[in-house]
Amino acid sequence: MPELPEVETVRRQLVPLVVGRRVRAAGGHPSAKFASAQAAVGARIDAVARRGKYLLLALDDDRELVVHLGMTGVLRPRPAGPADPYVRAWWDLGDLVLELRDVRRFGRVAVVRRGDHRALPTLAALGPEPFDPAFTPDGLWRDLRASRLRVKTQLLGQRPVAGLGNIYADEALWRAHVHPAARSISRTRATALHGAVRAVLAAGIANGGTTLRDYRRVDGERGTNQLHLDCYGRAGSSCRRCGTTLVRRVVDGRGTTLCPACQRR
DNA sequence: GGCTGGCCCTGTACGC
DNA sequence: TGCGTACAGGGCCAGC
Repeated sequence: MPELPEVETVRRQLVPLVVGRRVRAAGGHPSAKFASAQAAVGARIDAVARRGKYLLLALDDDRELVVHLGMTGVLRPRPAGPADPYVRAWWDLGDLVLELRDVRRFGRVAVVRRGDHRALPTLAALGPEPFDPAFTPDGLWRDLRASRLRVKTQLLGQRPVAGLGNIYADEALWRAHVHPAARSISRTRATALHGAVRAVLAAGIANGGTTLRDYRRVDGERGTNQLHLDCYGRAGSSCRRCGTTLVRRVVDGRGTTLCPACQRR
């Protein structure tokens, strides 16, 4: 599923394809999640930014096109061949058609006034970017202490830091020796988690994202970070740190892999 | 205001 | 072989 490294990889590949091009026509699936794709018609794309897992395409009329890839969303130039029934939105940019293919329809498209994210509550309340100086060990510790939610649930909620999903949350928690279901965390562990979040996301970006099933880069290639995962999806295998067998648990409804020896509560 | 649980959505895996 | 069911999970929302 696209998390920050995957979305950042997509963003970097989108820039040379779409910046400076004008939306000549557009269309979307009739559901409210995608229908507003058409609202971008007539505008020129001036920049492609990212906030957490959201892509923000700045338009020249003081608006922006917001795209969330959900779980199975892929942005790509329209390939030759028969029509694809899973395309949920498309934008004709003149010499290419950019399309959003999203089998499960967990993605979303919106056109809003630039910076006005009231229609997207999670985006509006997003925590700091992980590589921004505003994301600090002490700030993370204070945020996590302020809630009694389980640590992993807080991370997935995007408030302590933006961009983590199930894969990188499991990886960071494993790396920092933090139990995903813990409801409190020491300052030392929070500091370790801060470093782990940055490390796993940086590795994900460097490897072009994690492709387990659906995720593809804009150029259609798979990411390679799945070859470097230490924890996520490795239940039943040995912990690379201590040799204990990794286990799968459900934490607040999310499948979770952890090491019962390294990540004690 | 914080938290919980259910819903959306569809392909895949698995059991019978 | 074919059918039914469970599962995957990010974000939103109703209800407590």
